[in-house]
Amino acid sequence: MTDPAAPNLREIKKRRTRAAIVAAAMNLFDEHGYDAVTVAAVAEAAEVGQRTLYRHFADKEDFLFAPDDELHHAMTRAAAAAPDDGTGLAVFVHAVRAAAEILEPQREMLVRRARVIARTPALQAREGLKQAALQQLFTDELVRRGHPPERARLVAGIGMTCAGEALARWLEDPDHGSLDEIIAGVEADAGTLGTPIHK
Amino acid sequence: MTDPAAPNLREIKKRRTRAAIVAAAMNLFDEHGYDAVTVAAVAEAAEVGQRTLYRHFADKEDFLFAPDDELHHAMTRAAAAAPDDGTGLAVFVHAVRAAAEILEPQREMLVRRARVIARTPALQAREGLKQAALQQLFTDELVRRGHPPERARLVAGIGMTCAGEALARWLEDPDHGSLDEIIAGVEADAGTLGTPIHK
DNA sequence: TGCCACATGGCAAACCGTGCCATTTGACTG
DNA sequence: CAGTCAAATGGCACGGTTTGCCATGTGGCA
Repeated sequence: MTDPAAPNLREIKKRRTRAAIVAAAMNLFDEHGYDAVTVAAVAEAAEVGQRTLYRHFADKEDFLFAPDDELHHAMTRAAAAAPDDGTGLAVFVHAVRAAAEILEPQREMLVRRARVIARTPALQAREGLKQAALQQLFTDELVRRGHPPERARLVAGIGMTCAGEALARWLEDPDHGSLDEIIAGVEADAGTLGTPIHK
Repeated sequence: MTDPAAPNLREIKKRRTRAAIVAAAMNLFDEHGYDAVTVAAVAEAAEVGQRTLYRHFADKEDFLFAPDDELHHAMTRAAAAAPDDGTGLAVFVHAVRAAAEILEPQREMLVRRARVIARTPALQAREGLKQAALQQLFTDELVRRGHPPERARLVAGIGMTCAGEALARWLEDPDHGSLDEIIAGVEADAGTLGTPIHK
């Protein structure tokens, strides 16, 4: 295993290559659209061989999605570390906080990324897959805390929806309120689900 | 436009070809796994030219997913026709009923299909895309009924989760109860979200 | 310095999907 | 019934992604 805590010259170069690929892909995708950019173009822009792309990333889509692994792990840890409030809701709130902490300093990049994804069905599909994995993770965490599996699945699904909605509202609003306010808003909306709307 | 209500000899042959492709793909995918089956193999098994596959379906994945279009339209109609109960919940119940009505007589095929999808990440991604489209549809329907857009998005997400859970429970249980019982069960579980679990 | 492991790059091949063109076959008219 | 037209099909070649294999170079370490 390559130890990430041992910044060899080798490791440094490796990361530089990775970063170059991600940056090149990001720029090209944003400018010309995902489908219009060939992997050959990415390779040239990143100044690496075409074959090297596939040594760092599983496929073309991964140029955009691989960086999310860190996020996934952070949310996993946060979910596992959340206090046991009996309802399981704390799991989601903690995960959202952890996610926001990582996403906050990258808002600008995330907006570009979201733009690319929004214009490309194949990428939306991949995004959904990522969310499904996350939801499975929450389901397992809830089961581990004693929820019956079927209920865990349902709670995880609804929790994911609320968490996603919270992050969406937080990211899309230019001058957003604090994350806590947004979470409270989502909770409030979710609490009124069965009641008639009074616009 | 080809009128589906005019079963020409041409139209009949066309449908026969379509069905042959779907059946051939289904069998091959189920036996060897999606990735291990080439489109050439499907073409040979269906006794059509490889080029013809792409005149009936957008891509390899569509051999499995195109049949869902009917389901999508039925759910759309049912959602639009649902009575306005003020909360929007009727929209989901009606859509689930319509879906169940179509899926019921195909349970056996659906199980095989689910097996194939479960073993293939690419197909899971596509499945997610389909659900996202459905969710967007619910969101629009709720907005049309006067819900504020943000709340509509959240309600649609949660409703989709519950509807999906209901259909999942209904399909996976060999000797399932009535659909109404299952829907009631999901509603009950959803209603206890904020309360601690008492296993 | 010299050896070894690892990262890279090039090449060829398999597979998916599409544009183009020729051929077949059903539909419709007089 | 024959002739014409449109639709469906099939073959071919090409561009694009992804993988296996092998050769080359570069850093790590004794």
